[in-house]
Amino acid sequence: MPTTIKDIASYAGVSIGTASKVLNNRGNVSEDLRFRVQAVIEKLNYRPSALARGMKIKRTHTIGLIIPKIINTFYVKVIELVEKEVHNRNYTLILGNTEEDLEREISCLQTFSDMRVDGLILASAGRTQEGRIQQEISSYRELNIPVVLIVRRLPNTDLDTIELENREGAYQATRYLIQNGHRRIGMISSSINTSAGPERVEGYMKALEEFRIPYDRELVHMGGLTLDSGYIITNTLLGLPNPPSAMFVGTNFQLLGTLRSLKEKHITVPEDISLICFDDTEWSSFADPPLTVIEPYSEDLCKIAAELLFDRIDGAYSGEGRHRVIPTKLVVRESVKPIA
Amino acid sequence: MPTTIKDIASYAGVSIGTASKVLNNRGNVSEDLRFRVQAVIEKLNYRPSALARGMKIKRTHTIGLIIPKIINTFYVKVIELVEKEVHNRNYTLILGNTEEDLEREISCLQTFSDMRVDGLILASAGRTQEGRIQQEISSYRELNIPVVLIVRRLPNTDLDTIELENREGAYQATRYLIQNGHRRIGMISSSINTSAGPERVEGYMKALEEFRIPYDRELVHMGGLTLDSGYIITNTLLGLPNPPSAMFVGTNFQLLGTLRSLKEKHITVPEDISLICFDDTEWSSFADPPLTVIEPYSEDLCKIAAELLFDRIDGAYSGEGRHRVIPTKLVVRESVKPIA
DNA sequence: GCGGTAGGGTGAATCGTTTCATAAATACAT
DNA sequence: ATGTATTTATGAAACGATTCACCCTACCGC
Repeated sequence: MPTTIKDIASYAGVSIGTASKVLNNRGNVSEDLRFRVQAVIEKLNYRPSALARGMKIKRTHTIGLIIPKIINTFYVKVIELVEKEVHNRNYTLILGNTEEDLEREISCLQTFSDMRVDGLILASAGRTQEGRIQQEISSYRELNIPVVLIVRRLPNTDLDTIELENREGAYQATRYLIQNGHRRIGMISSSINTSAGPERVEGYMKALEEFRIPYDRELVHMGGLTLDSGYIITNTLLGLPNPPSAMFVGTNFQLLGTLRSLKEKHITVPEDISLICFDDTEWSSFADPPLTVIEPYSEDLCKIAAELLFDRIDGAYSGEGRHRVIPTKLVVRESVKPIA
Repeated sequence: MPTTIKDIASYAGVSIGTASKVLNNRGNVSEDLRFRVQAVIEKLNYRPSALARGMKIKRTHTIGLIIPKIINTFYVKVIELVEKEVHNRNYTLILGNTEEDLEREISCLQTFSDMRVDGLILASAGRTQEGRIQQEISSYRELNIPVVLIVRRLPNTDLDTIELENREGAYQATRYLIQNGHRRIGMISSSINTSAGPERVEGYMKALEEFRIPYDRELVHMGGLTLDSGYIITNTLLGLPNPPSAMFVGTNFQLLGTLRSLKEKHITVPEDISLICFDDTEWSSFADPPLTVIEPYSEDLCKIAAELLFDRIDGAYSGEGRHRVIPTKLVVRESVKPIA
């Protein structure tokens, strides 16, 4: 049986209340006793139960983080950075990976609120129309647990939200391709169920319009954040009677699918087709060829997410939902080639 | 205030005990009451507090996972796979990333036991000589929380342990390089503080001996699991008066450092130097050139880890520490070139 | 009609903390 | 000495669940 505070108390010959006081360094307790109790605590290697404490003080010092797809390097970075922020503040991270599955997302949401996390950072996988996510989120409001949304918006809520500059990023990418002479530009975006997907398409279209290039809907596809998804969409794009000369791919795992498809068909980048990807990863520079990308400032994203969240946890802010947008930047490497 | 079982009871006009019975589908409750209480539960959108329940039944349905460096794709896979196993069994994963920092590892260990996780999967970052990890682990024994070690051993413990076939893998890699004519083979291994580092060096040396190639200690280095570490070590290897014609790199993030170093010096793979890496990742195939690697069977690793752990949690096994070894396989791609 | 049994329900104890009202002891001023 | 603060320590209540001993009511067979 684990050592409890009762053991400490009886072993040190004091009341439970006193033991608790020295544990938490609070209240008036004589040097003498404090010392004695402290000694017993160390001797018995006692550590208070987080469950019992959490139940009583209604704080668990835990933060939930839910992401849609861990294999995506973007989210790995998010995990790393968020964990760092959380850890720095002496909280513990609880991770949920939903594999873009709505049921899993809901189950995570429930479990985390059952566990009484002190805050939640949510990168929802989408399918937000159905309102089931919103419904779960409402328990968080009831429980007074702050929620910060990252990367994805959630309609019909008033939550703190941090998004990437999707429209602008896609615009930059597309414009860069156009300026390099490309007219038929394939696009693989993330699922229509999320806010990011349509926004990026908007940026894409804005660039087209600016250069008076007609929009061909056959060139634009949305898919899951998977290698397979990228692979399949690339195949169909290449199968078009008039295939694109350049592609803008939404996430790096879709990009791997694209690369696989190209490789199979012995289509080389950038000679035969130009490529640009949203998302950066350490591997991009060492790919063949080094990839030109739109890089989001993930550190800022996570740092701000943590700030907004802990502001609310600490009671420093309690107003309506705040909204931040994280810029992106074009990193030119070698996967785009000018054409006539 | 959150809804409690007391609310349910009073609202449904039954005792708390009865409410609890229908919550847990246990005991004798008339259809009538069960229905009534169920209705109230749904109406009030009630969910029992995991804290209170955990405290009482001494089960939290949580599993802790501690890894040394999340940015390493190998561990990303581990997280993904372990989370899957854990989720399938209706448990929740609690993640700790230690960035190879002993203090952080200890702090995770403590927090997780404070939280009364039902089990722990630990990929320790090493520095195990000091015995501080072992000391923390001993609280787990006292609390009766099973622990499974993965990838790293922990001396002076009797824990279930799952390791990679480090020696054999390194041997395969080295032999392959030798068979391709290489005689001076640089090696970047993981830290000496872990079991994996020395084992891989052993495999390396075994191959050398077999082919009667003298061992040059200048060629063998151990470092952290970081890009920088790989970069620095590669620089010194290349600075040798008689630099290696091939390199065997321990992890894929170190490999990125190696690639950066080579790129800076305009040394091309495999023409100028051959490369082989322990660890596989989806990116390896699309690197320039596609990388020949030693691939560990990560899925098996995680599945077995979960099995061993849950065996103990479910009480199906309670004997002494079991020991499993996960095989590796050589995947030949294009980063190794035969030389005269 | 009586004892036994089974089903259905209750209330209190308990898990391991924190907190708060209160009591005891000490200090200080008058 | 007396009375008033102040410090120090205690005990019990509370957090939100589960569990268990027990009670009540039918029902059954004899």
